[in-house]
Amino acid sequence: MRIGELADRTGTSRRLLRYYEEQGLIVSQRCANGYRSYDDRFADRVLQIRGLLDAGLPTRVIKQVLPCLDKPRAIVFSDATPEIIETLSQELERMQRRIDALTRNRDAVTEYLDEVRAQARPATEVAA
Amino acid sequence: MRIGELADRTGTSRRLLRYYEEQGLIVSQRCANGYRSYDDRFADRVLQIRGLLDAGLPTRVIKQVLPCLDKPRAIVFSDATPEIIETLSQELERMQRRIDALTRNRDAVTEYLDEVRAQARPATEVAA
DNA sequence: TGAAACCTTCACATCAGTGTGAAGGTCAAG
DNA sequence: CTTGACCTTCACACTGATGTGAAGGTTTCA
Repeated sequence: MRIGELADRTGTSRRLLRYYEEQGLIVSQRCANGYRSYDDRFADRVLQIRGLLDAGLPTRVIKQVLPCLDKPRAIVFSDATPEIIETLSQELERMQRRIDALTRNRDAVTEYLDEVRAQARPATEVAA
Repeated sequence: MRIGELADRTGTSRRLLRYYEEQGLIVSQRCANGYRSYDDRFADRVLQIRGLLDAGLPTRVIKQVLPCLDKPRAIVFSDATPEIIETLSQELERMQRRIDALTRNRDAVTEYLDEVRAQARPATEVAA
């Protein structure tokens, strides 16, 4: 698959796909003519990257996190330097804090919306 | 409390406090000499803002979300225009997606770290 | 053969959240 | 009265994620 198809499949601009490659988040094969060529499983990978980015992780961190997440573990033992482990632990904490903040605020917004709706409806249901 | 103290209490630079004010996230009283003056409860507010920013919400959205989160509801009915409600609903979805992505990846990282540690320890415990 | 639709690299632009620092006002303490 | 530690506004700089578009190569199809 070439870059255009990957872009279409993932809803990601070509520009960004090249950017992710530049940042070391994905790699590409090259055809004889220089065109990038991607394996099918890259669609998921790109989506995962988007999710992590949207979740607030910078590409620098994603680059370290990603290889640990591939399901058929390729690098459990090999590349797991103490530094990587340390970075990952820290990042885990930050993710947890983000989750907490998001959850708290999601709940608050939900509650608010519920109140507003509960207050809008009865007025028409009961009074009508 | 003046800006310096608020900055110290919240671990936020003065620059950013002014920026948040500029973006309409906080307001300040002014002393006779022009210095900003803050109520004690602003510390929490700033922390909440930091949390939301870190969670990926832009100031534009935070500005809309924040007033709905104040606990003694000041604006349940009054300012709840349909547009605000709509924005909030959408933002709620985005927050949920972020939470999901973060949770998924947190779990994956946790699992990875567990595996690495489980593989590092027995080697020394059992073999020793 | 030439147009359309891909692709390449490169460079400059934008936006938000920040930092940094200049130029200057205020106030308390020596 | 001066010094130091605050404060003010303003403006420019940076970073990271993105858009845009130029200048040019490749492939396909009429």
